Amino acid sequence: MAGTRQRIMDSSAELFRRQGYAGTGIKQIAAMASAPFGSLYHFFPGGKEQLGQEVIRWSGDLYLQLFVMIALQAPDPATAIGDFFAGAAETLRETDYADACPIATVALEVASTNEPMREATADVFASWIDAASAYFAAAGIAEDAARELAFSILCLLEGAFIFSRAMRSTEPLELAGASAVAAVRSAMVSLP
Amino acid sequence: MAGTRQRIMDSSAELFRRQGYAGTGIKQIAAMASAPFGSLYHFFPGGKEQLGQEVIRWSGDLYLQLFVMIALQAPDPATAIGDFFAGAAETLRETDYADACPIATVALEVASTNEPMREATADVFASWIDAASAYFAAAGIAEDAARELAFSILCLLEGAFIFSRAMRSTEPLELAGASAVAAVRSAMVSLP
DNA sequence: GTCTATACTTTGATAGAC
DNA sequence: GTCTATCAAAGTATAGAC
Repeated sequence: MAGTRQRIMDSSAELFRRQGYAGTGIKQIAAMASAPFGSLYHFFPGGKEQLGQEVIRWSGDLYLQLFVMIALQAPDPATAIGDFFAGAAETLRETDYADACPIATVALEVASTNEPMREATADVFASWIDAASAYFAAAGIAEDAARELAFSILCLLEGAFIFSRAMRSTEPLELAGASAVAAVRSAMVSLP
Repeated sequence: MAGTRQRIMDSSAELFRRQGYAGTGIKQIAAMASAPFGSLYHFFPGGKEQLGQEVIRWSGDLYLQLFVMIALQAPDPATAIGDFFAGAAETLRETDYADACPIATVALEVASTNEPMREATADVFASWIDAASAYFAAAGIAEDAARELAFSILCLLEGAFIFSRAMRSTEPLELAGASAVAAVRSAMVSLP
């Protein structure tokens, strides 16, 4: 059995990613989690804001682990990035263009309206950038170039998510993915 | 004098871009526009949804015009893209990281929850892609390559907006901008 | 066209019985 | 820990006087 607290986290993560923070009610979360309404405040005394922060940080870690798993299975960074974009496109298609980045929707909403939530999204993003930078650096790319490459690829991914979800097409994700792979290759060729 | 209807549009555009669609109340809009609450339903009988659609389409057109103006003043596409990213970074800093893309926040929120609104955001994005593709094609880039370049650059921009707003730093926008300029240059060198 | 008052619903949150 | 009842506030929307 899953545990009420974890079911609340799961449902919150799914709803926040699809509808955003303001667009998701805690009653809707409790209903989807098949949790009594009171349990939500039992496990998250800080209410919606505490729940939101925990969900963002937890979803962010999970998404990072997904990248790590794909990276471990790929023979080289360019392949890893290509696989990640391809997997993201497949997920998007399978979920009727609902499940893209678990953080982005909330991040844009709260950036100017809710400082604790904004910090949670910023911490997650920083962890992604650091992990990707370290990954590219481990492949032999100089630190500065690795960080710029990490930002570029994550920007391509996040931007493509916006266009693909809005236009209900995987074309943006595919073109941005091709561009990301090219960027990795270009950064790799100039190695000793 | 500005006209009540236009003041409502202006305020809506600003609030939607900063707080999103679900996070913005029509009472808040009326208050910021110094418009009586009833006037909102006088000018927009379809309520929040009609207002939202009109604002998205209008803001999208305005943002496209901003790009056109910068492109007309630049000597070449690479410079135009560099100037656009630099201007976006400046605006972001000046507005305390509030004003980035006028569409993206709403686009992610409504993509899976509100079909008429989703279509409005998709139409705007399609118009941007078409305009940017035509711009690069006019510079001599082949049609397919021009479209891929347009998507890549707009993805870099939108993704950088997310990171810059969340992290309260212009670094993402600057690094993504450098990457965008490099992509344009790379597409231009292989011309006859 | 402007503005106020109000109806109705949903929201986040709390209290308390079990 | 579970679950229900309830609150005060905020949400969208409507009616109608002026």
